[in-house]
Amino acid sequence: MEYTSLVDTSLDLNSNPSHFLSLVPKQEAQSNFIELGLKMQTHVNDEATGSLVEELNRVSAENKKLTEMLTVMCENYNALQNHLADYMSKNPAPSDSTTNNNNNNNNNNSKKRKPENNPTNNNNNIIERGISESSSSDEDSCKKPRQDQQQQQQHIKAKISRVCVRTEASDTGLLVKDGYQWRKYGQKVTRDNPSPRAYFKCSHAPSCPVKKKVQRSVEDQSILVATYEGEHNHPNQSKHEQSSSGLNRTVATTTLGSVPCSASLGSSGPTITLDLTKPPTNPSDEPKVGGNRRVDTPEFQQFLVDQMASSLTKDPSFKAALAAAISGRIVQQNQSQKW
DNA sequence: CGCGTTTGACCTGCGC
DNA sequence: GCGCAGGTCAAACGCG
Repeated sequence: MEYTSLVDTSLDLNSNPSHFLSLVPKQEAQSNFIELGLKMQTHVNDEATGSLVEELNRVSAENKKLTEMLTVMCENYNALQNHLADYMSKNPAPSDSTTNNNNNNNNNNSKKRKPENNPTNNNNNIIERGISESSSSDEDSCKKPRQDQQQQQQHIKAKISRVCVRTEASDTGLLVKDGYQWRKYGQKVTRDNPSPRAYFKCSHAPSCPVKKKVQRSVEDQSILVATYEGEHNHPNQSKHEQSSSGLNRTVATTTLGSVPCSASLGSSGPTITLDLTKPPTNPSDEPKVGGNRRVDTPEFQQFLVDQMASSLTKDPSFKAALAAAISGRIVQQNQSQKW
């Protein structure tokens, strides 16, 4: 199956405001256009037009690069899938103990730990390579060679995401506020990291299967790495506390321009890092809010749009993470078509 | 008294 | 089979 034909790979990540303005209420958009029109009348000259065209060309080139990246990725995926199909046809599924163990997971396996009585997990047969991963932690990936084999068979696995949060160095707690209510049920010192790892369960809903592991980064003790397993089966109850999680779309989309933020693609999937210790970058660029700032003005919204677009398009790691996420969607789409 | 955290013990999977 | 390491349990404890 040719995925490039299925997905419009044109990401259209340019900062053309009209795209974003179409998302805001019509009245605001209209007022923006009026203001833009006034600005155009008063400020338009050849120089400005030239710079705009230049910017447009730059963004278009960037867009083209991303499209090519995605196309190459799709081709590689198709090639890999063909290889896998060939391999599977030549080597039928072996009936060794490993396979049997995995196949018996849903039956009465005497050795395996009984799975958490969790019907929702069975519904989470989502394969989002690059976004989801096995339940093993990242440090496990390098010392468990069988993981690749297992990964292919772990269709019934909780969705996993990782969030890195930079905290004050003096902050010794393992608390990552994400708007949900967590109950700590364990703490363990792991071999690869002198910092203890804390285990949390979502305590908002008794049936919520989500777990969270929080541990300080080995490289940078000021970075908390939170690993989320599973998906909440209830709405986020406390919007006000959403201050640090990358899972929080509201925060992520409204503060990208001011909170230092990056996305990276590690061995265990995309990771979002938020730096909560630093003040907004380039604060002089920010329109004033509160006493001096007006958040509801079209200028501010325009600023936000531009800032978000530039933040996203400038960050190569974000592109990589985005490409991984899209490829994950493609895989997921393929799986759903096959089943 | 109820709820959340702490922490040592226990369970389980995996490599040797 | 044994030992190690990660994950979980549950009693003890603290706090409001």
